[in-house]
Amino acid sequence: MTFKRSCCPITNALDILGDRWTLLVIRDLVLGKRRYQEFISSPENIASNILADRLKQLETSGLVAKRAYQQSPIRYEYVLTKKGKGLEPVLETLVVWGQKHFPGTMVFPRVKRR
Amino acid sequence: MTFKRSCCPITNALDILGDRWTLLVIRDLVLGKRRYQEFISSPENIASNILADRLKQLETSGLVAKRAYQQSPIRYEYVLTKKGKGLEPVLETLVVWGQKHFPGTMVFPRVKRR
DNA sequence: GTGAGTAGCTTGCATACTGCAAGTGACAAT
DNA sequence: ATTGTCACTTGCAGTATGCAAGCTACTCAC
Repeated sequence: MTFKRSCCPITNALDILGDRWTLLVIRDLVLGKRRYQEFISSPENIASNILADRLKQLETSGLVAKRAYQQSPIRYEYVLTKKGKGLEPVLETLVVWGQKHFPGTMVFPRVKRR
Repeated sequence: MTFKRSCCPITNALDILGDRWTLLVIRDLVLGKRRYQEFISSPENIASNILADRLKQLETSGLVAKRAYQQSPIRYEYVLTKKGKGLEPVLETLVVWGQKHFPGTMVFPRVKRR
């Protein structure tokens, strides 16, 4: 196997996750969000072109799967794959660190479905 | 407290760590590296201006402390603060995820000192 | 059937960030 | 006097970000 920057697992993870938005989209997915408008309405106010770009990248890296939830007009939703769900422990340790060092931060409640 | 993007701990963490290089510098620090040339010689080939910028940012966010290790000519080295060391579990979970999903990746050995 | 609304994007464009290459200043060693 | 080392700094072209607006394909109310 040949790697883009190095054979370090952290480096390869950062080539997918290393920006200010990708992990927030994954956070939303972990919280139960699935649709474009749900991501858009998160408090960080992601721009729609950036969201579209990140969803596309997450799909091609196999962290997220896109599927139609209705036909006519066709509408899509996004869900985490196993690989994507595997990032939950990373988010959890990040939350622990963040809550310790940024007083006043809090976690969002999970979105309820069905 | 008022936050830049939101009161989410992940968001606030990403405002410091959310790019392709910062966590690699922290990885190097965790591995025991301290000097400019040591960071420069990591296999990812960080550009020197980016390294200088990231070290400055890490210092102002209180993750890294800069100190002179000699006078005449004055030379500096960098070490993790407690806040910076607190990121070790995050790196560890990232390594676990990375090794699982990028076959062939490996962790670097710690630098020996003294 | 016209108008308004909704969902999931796409496009244009100015500004900000990234990264390569080269240069700088203060020394130490030969 | 020359070469080398270390810790940066600078110039500049290319890439990414983010705001605003637009687009497509519907549904629903009137």
